[in-house]
Amino acid sequence: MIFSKSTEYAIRATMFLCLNSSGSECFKINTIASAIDSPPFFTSKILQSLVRQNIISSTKGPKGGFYIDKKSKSIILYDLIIAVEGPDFFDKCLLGLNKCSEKNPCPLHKYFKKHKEELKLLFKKKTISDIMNESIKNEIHLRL
Amino acid sequence: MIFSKSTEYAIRATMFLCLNSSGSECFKINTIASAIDSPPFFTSKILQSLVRQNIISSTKGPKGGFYIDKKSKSIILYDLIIAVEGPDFFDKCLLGLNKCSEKNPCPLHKYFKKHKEELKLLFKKKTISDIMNESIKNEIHLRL
DNA sequence: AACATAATATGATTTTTGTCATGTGTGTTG
DNA sequence: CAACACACATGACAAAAATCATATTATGTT
Repeated sequence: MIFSKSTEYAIRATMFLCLNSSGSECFKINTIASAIDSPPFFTSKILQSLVRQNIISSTKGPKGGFYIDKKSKSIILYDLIIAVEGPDFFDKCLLGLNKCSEKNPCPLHKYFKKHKEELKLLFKKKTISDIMNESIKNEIHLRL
Repeated sequence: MIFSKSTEYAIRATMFLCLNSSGSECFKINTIASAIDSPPFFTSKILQSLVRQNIISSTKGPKGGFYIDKKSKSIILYDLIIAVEGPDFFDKCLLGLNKCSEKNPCPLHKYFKKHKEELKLLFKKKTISDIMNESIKNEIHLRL
């Protein structure tokens, strides 16, 4: 529910990088993909998009791969999600109505409004590294 | 976000029936589809599945169509959603991990847990007719 | 019997997900 | 420096799933 496969892989891969890349070591796509149990070529395409959007980084050649620098570790989940799903992801109507709004609400609008705001807040409050730090280090599951 | 097109159409169509079918009058699929602005053939396929699951009813022949009887108007949103999306819809992991659980949590598990329960509660609390009754009658939007 | 409409099956289209081949830059090695 | 290997970058392609459309069948009404 909620997220597409693309977003799931994007978050899990970014978390993996945040956990493991201390300094500027690189991780090649096969390492990442097997660590998070995702299809490698598809995952690499998603990560390349994140690189273009300056969320993670990459270098070519031997010893190359993907990495995340210290600054980007403090990216909030919200921005990562938006980077994959598009800017209006969190503003869509539950029932798929284009013009659903306060003035023109769908029947579920008033019930869902609060929850939507809280969800937005949840994803805006936490950075990737927050989540990694608050998790129990040797028990972080990114696969299975 | 959250729901598939199928579920969006299912909810909107059921709401339409709940609003308009007083007694046992039928509405043919074209009437319903244009009332909620959905592709008629696709919508009919979804409604047929709801009929098989005893959520709405239908009759064939002239003067036939889909309708909802008084009893089914009090179906809760949760059951309607489950009928389309499948029984484990509300229990899926945010990051797509199959074995994500209290004992084996993904990094987002503890943060999302509360919100997921609240969402479940929201959809379990309200029946379709509740929502229709609590809405402002002449301002219920099921299209656009 | 004729007709209208849901039910069903099937097919087309679009989106999402996943794979492959080739190009391009980078570092290593002789 | 040149050749090579390595790994990302890119775009074409393929498979699967979701979405949408059509045709045929079955059934109830008149």
